[in-house]
Amino acid sequence: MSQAHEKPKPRGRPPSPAARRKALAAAQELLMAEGLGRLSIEAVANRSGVGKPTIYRHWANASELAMEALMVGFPAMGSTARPGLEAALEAQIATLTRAFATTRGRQIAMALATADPESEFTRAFRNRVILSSREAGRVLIGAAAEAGEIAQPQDIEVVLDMIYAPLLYRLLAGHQPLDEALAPALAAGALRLLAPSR
Amino acid sequence: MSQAHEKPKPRGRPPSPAARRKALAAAQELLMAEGLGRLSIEAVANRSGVGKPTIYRHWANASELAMEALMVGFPAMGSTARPGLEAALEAQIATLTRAFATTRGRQIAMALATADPESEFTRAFRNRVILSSREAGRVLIGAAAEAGEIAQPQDIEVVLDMIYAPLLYRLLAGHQPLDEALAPALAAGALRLLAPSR
Amino acid sequence: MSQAHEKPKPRGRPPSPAARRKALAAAQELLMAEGLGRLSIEAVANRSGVGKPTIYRHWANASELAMEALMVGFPAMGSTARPGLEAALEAQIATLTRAFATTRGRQIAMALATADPESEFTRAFRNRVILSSREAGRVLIGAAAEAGEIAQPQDIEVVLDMIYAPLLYRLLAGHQPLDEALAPALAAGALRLLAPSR
Amino acid sequence: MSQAHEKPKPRGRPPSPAARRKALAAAQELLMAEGLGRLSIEAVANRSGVGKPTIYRHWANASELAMEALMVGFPAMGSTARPGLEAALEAQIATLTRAFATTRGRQIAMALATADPESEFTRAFRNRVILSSREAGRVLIGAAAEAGEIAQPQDIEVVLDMIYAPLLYRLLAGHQPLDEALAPALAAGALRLLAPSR
DNA sequence: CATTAATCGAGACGGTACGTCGGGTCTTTAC
DNA sequence: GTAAAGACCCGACGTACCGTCTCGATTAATG
Repeated sequence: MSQAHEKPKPRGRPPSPAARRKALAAAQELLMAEGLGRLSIEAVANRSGVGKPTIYRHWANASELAMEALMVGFPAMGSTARPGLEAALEAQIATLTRAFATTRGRQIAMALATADPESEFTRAFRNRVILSSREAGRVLIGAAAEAGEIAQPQDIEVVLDMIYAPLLYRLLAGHQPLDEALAPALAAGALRLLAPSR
Repeated sequence: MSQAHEKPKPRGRPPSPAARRKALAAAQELLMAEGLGRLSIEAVANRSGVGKPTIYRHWANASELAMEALMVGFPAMGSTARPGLEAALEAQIATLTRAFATTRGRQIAMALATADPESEFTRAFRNRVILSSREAGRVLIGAAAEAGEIAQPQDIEVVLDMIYAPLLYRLLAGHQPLDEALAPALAAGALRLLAPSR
Repeated sequence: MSQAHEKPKPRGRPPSPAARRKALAAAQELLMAEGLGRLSIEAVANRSGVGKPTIYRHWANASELAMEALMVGFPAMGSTARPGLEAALEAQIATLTRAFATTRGRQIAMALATADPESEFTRAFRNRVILSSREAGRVLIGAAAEAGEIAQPQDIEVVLDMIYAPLLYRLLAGHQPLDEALAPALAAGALRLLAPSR
Repeated sequence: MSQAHEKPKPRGRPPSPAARRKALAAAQELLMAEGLGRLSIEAVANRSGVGKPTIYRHWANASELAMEALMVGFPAMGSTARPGLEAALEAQIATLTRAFATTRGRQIAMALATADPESEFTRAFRNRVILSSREAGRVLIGAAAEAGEIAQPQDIEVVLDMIYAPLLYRLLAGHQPLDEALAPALAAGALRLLAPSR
């Protein structure tokens, strides 16, 4: 019968989802306990009981494994349905600030900076942890413009950068805290940027 | 009175400036040729002819050495005396953009993210390559407010972050280029932020 | 019952005999060319192409590696079947003298003195290169006593020491040569020691 | 003739005997506390407060310093005036045995084996700690022969070796203890070696 | 008594080697 | 035929000492 054999008939032992899961769990524990710098494939293999070659079958290097571990549990940027652009932005940025103002926040920044910028995996990571908030912001602003709350901005990309960049900036430069005062200030700034010109 | 015997009179052979210089030069060459990830103390020692222990006498680890090498030749943020706040900001940001839109730019971001955030050395590095531009901006804005060109802003810290953060953000997230269009757009955005409220 | 499942069936890749062999060969070459003092693990790794960690998996330190290299090719003290105790002893001591009167002889003495005296490896080395001749002598003397050629000596341990110790002594003290005249003189001395009391 | 101005009139500050003394004392303490393997010039300099270059002015390397430290306090082989050759030999060997049956004994053997055999310093060390006993034995035997107690032996060098070598041999091979039973047994053996032939 | 010269301590220098960690690959046995 | 276990080669780590070399500070004999 020829309707089948499209699938090349996987022979032998199938890849174990358990191994992947255990390695990932061990990676997360190590991130908590030791930090990103100590997250070696070796250490994950030892802690998880998963063999090193198996880990390499799932991730190309320690950086990818770290990125995947860091993504797990990171807040997805769903639209925080709040009335009014400023309030909506503020709520979203506040969530983001809380997520970044942790050890994990620094680790995300470090992973981002360290990772091969060309890799597909890195691209996915950036989209997930950095750019998704920016896209959510774009939706909010689009809706507000649609509703006539604000004018359609010309330089939307730069506006989005100005709103969302300060988080990463403060995280890396450390000159100012990532605290609760930041979200309302950024939301207010956003409104000024988007205000109709006089 | 404190005019005397503050220095404890250094005994023994003084550290050789030549060794420091040679190691630093080799580090810079390696950064160019191989990238930050390949900058090992071992490689610097081999290339420079300086002994490994000597290198460790000057820098605590490869990260510090890399930061010092990356700082050399980085543009100092002197006041770009241009008439008008917007033009001055634009000129400064353009300089900064050119400095970051290179391999060295990524390396700086990577070094910043990787370095021990508590270290004194890291603090100096952050001040030099990230925050000095921010401080220059603060001066420009202060002068413009003094001159009555703009109102004295309330949230100056957040304003500064919104102006200078996008550079690092684009560098790390890679969603938009670090090109010549960025500086005028950011300068224009800054002006909107600083415009007197209606 | 001890007939079965004593071996726990080793899993994983077995140690490569080739690596062990190559390291040992390089060690021997270095002993010849440079001397015991220059036999570093580093040098063996470089010359043999075997990784340092692999060498450490096989030998605890440079001293053990040196001892094993020195043992290879050292003459085993088989019974030199010659008629007459004196002739047999003389033949055996002559062989031994030739073996020690070389660069390797000094290296053996040095290794012996330097090695951790408690280590199991050291014990094996001592048995192989120093004490095996002594035991061969014990057999010769026992046979001669059996045959009535000599009386059964009381202080056999001290007698054996007096016969075999001078080799090492001359090697280390260097006051007299390790030459062909030594073997007959020691054999004659042994006979006097073993002669029936008057 | 030139009986004067042989000394080139040492100008400047003369070498300080105190520095030499302090370094030697520190070396001995380190030998006791840490062992010969840990006796580094560095450690001696730190412990004694004497500068490294000063130490190198007095000894060519760590080995020489160790040898000098090991010589201090080692029993000089004066003639142990006891009536009868056997008793005299036994007394002398017993003293020697006690001196070698210590940690210092092993260290002496190790230093002897490790040291450059050609160096003048090594020669002096060997004479002092190894060969002086042998020479004392030669004197005792000569006197006994003179007194008619024994015959003048032909192979006096080999006889001396057979008497004194077992100490070093047991020390290095470790197959038999260096205990009080050894001295009388060796003295008795010596007598058999020296007995007039039948 | 000032000069002068060698030694002193301290400590940095270029090196070699240490013993360990981790990387990524490869080879075995077990499931 | 994949999984685990684990050895392989390799590169780098950070440290200990090596023996040499400046340094500023002492210390005697010389002038």
